[in-house]
Amino acid sequence: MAQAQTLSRNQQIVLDIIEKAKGPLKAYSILYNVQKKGINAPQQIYRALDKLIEMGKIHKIESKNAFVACRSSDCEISKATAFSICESCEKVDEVSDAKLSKYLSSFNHKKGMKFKRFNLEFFGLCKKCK
Amino acid sequence: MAQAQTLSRNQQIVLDIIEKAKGPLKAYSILYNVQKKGINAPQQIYRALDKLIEMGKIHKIESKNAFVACRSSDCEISKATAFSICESCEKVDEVSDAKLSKYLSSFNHKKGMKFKRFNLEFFGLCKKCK
DNA sequence: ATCATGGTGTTATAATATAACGTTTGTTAT
DNA sequence: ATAACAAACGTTATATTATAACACCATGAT
Ligand SMILES: [Zn+2]
Ligand SMILES: [Zn+2]
Ligand SMILES: [Zn+2]
Ligand SMILES: [Zn+2]
Repeated sequence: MAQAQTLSRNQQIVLDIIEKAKGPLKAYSILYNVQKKGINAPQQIYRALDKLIEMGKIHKIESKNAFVACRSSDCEISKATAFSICESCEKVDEVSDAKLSKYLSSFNHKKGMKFKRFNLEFFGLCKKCK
Repeated sequence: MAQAQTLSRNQQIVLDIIEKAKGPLKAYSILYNVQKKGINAPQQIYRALDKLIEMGKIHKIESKNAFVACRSSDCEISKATAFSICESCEKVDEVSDAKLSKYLSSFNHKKGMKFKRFNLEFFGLCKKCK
């Protein structure tokens, strides 16, 4: 629930370019790519990115400071995300595995912490590169 | 195999301060804390951090751009790391759970990717904060 | 109409990280 | 011991990533 579903102009522009991309995009690379559309400042990009993440439309790949479109449906509003990252060609795929997601969602720390969210990044070589 | 086990002066200084810290430290905060010891430039910190990570003495918390000392033995040379992160007080704990580690280490992507390494970050409220 | 909310545009600046260069130190091989 | 090599060092400069702050505008609710 809760997401307005209707994107603002800037949000739509940023989402479009991330969705069209073959791999993760960095904030400033997005910026350079949308300057023709009248977006001139980092703030405009970061604001759109923040909202898109909130909505679950995109995810941040933390180890790369880069952003990908969500291709899954299991990661409800970015509460449970997993990615595979090729260390050679930089390819990133969203790992969508119900068992894994369930396993991690129900994992609880011995120390008594109850988790709301997790992010998992796998590193290795993709099919092509190995 | 392979790690020299013997730390250089700068590496030792940086490791000491990270080990003494109660929580994750940022690179520049480390820098400010060691200027009295004659370390003046970010490069010196980042070089030490890189080596310490390679050796498995510390880990980077990617979502916070901060560094913690390794408190575990299961994460052999940082190939398999997991952390719990409190979103309120910023407390970070290394999650050391043999089952979890085994499960993830043997996880393979359907797409044919074989993983070498993973990093997992859980978010929630710690015992104190919940 | 006034208020609150959320989005926009802009300027400036903070925070994080790396490049490049030459020097020094420690280890290994002859 | 000394030459050769690798690793660590110190330094200056710069690149990259991200946020602060402020004024403006549109929408919808009271
Ligand atoms: Zn997703
Ligand atoms: Zn690849
Ligand atoms: Zn560890
Ligand atoms: Zn807490």
